Amino acid sequence: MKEQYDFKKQEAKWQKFWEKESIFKFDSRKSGKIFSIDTPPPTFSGKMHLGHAFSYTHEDIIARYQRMNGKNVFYPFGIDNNGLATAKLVEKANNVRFFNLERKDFIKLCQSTLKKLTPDFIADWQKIGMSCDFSKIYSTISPESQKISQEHFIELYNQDRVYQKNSPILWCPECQTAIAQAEMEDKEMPAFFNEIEFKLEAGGRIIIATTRPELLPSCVAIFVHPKDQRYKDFIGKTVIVPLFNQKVKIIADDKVDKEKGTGAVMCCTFGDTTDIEWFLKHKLPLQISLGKDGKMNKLAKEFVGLPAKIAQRKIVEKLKEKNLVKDQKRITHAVNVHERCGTEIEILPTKQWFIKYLDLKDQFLKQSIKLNWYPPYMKVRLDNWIKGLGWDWCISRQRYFGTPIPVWHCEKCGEVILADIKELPIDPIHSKPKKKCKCGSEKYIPEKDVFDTWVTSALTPQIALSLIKDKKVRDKMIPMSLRPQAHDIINFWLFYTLARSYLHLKKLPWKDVVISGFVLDPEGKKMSKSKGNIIEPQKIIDEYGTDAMRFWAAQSALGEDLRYSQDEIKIGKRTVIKIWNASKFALMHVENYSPRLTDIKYLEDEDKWILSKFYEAIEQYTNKMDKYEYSRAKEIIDNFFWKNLCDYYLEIVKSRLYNQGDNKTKRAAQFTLYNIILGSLKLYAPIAPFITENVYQDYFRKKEKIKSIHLTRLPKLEKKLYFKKTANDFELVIDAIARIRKHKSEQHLSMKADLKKVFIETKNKNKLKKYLPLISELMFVEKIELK
RNA sequence: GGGCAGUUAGCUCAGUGGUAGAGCACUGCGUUCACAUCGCAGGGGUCACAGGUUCGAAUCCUGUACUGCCCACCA
Repeated sequence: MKEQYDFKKQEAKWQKFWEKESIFKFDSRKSGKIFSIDTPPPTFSGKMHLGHAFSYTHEDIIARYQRMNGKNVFYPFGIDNNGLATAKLVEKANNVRFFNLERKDFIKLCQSTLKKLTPDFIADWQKIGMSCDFSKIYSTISPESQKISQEHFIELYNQDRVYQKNSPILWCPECQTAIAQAEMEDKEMPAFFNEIEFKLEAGGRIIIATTRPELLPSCVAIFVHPKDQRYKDFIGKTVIVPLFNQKVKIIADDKVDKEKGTGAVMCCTFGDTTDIEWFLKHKLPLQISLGKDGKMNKLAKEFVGLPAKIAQRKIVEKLKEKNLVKDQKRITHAVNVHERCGTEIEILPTKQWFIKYLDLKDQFLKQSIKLNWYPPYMKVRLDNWIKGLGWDWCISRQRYFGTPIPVWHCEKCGEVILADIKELPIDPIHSKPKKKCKCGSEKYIPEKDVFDTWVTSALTPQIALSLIKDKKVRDKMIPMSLRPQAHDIINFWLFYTLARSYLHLKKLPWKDVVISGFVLDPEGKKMSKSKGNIIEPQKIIDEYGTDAMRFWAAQSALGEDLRYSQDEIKIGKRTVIKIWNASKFALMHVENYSPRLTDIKYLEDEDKWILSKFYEAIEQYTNKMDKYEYSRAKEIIDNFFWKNLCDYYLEIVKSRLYNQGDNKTKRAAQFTLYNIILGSLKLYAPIAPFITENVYQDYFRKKEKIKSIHLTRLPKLEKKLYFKKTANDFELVIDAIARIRKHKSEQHLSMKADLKKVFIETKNKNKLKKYLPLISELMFVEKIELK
């Protein structure tokens, strides 16, 4: 073995080796129970970030552990590239907007851009040492995935779970599409809180407060609180909206906050979700002044065609001219923005497709109970979300790039014509229905909308399993064993997958769910581009290596957030080097040794001690790993390896190893070292796959005959290598060594300084006595007296 | 406003009823013989606060404060 470990060279080498030798290829005929993982397909929207490196390391540790524990691991890899995020990346990369291109040209552009960028994107995931089967990768935009998505849509349609409805929907003017409830987020924005005077028809005035004066043309009512003394006499009266002159009523509703603004508020269809509520409850007219492109329409009269923000400024100017603005306060308030682009959400009535599921809330909650949650408290987040659901699932998006909704509409009677299952996947724009409409018409209008990305990614269990050709095997694999993911998308991906699995199969999609936390910056803040505190995993890997990065990631338990700290990465790197050095030393002494079980009978007590310590470590490690507590498992192997093995055993056993010739006690030491080093490497292998593979290949492979350490089995609990009593007694030696070390340290002596005489206090003089020669030799003490 | 989690050494975190732990950082000592990308040793904490249960509480209960996250509100 070479002197220094070159992680850059070796990590690249072993990654290639795994690919070339198909080490992680799934074969359903292999032995062992299947452990299947519903790998999160990363959204194709840019580079891998540190949070990815963190959580994908967690699931990979689990996958590698399960594999070495004898399971036949199905660990696919996919890319989520069918949605808005990908389309936006394509727009940015090519400096275009989708609506300026022909639909088919934009789709072509997406496909060519994907082709160009995908290899580098996947390389990032391979670089962090993921043990997926990269020979078969699914993409959520592939024809196969589209087919699955469309099939399942048709299934739901036939179950009467799909409907189309004209309704107020959350709309992003930037992306020009409907979005789902879950895609909104809060953002603090500065605004003016304007107090505007409205004249009553019968004389008098009322002052309302608003941040959205540009919506005056859509004002359909004024609301006040029923118990507000100030406005008691106004209820039921008619006011005239300034500038636009429509007449609206003053209505009482207890949802009005008396304390806010002037206590009087205008209702516009639609400014926010409360407006929708009032619109429905009080049967108000629908007045839309804002277009899908975020510009004012002709209802805004002279302000037509202006973007909302500019219209707002001009309208306020005009109101000021007429002396109708009574006050204007600068405030910051939280507004709903689209999480993908940060644009303020508008509410527009449009025709959209929905999946009906609000009636199934209780069923979903029951499914949530059946799942095994790691950590358990994450369940509450899903439950809260389910309980709070207020809308059916809006699945349509007004975009070009995505899975088309496979239907046509009859031009004559409006009936929906479903595509034939055998024809899928189809794009209705480019094909025709096979049959006439029931009404006899042959004229149809193709559906132009596409599915939202989550509609398809909620089917990842089905898509992932479609990579397996044998249907019998596939069917047996539902529910899958594990869904790993981060907590930010419990409301989306986890919920939607659970919901769809229930809708289609009445089954859980998986048995276990493990939830990773987030990576925070060194100050404990969320990382974001705007804050400029992004730390790139690629740089860390370049400087310290993947194993070091994985050691860092592995220290955090499931669900726990972890602050990034360079020091912690350095500790990981040190562990890699320590593994290298300790192995190098040990293997130097077992070069010509092949393990023979008969050597057990020559074991010395220190051998029995370390073997027993290792036996206990395996037991505890396995126990933790089985519960997905990899950070605890890491502590156990770290502790064993650094303290017991490197600090004590290797020091104690040195003199026996340096002994020339093939004597029995040396062979026993070699037997011990061989097993302990190989065993430790195996326990470290899920966490640090590269260094362990490297040492294994350099030395153990020719003796163990298995192609990769990652295909070997974890060390077994061998009762005949567990010597509990001897190990307990030997702790006295460890204690004595520590005491002498302390004594020398206090006397400012070298550990190798000779001592004439040392006193050791012990409760077990008799037991310690027989070890005195060993301690004397090891600690350079001529005489030890026990007290 | 509702919910979830957390608060232990300077930092990151273990520790769920029995005399406070680890790693990092810090200090001192020590290098031919696996490793200075090192070894050995040391200093350092009224376990957020206040009550309660108990022979005994970091640990169980109640309340408070603070931090983070999710949800709701956001005219």
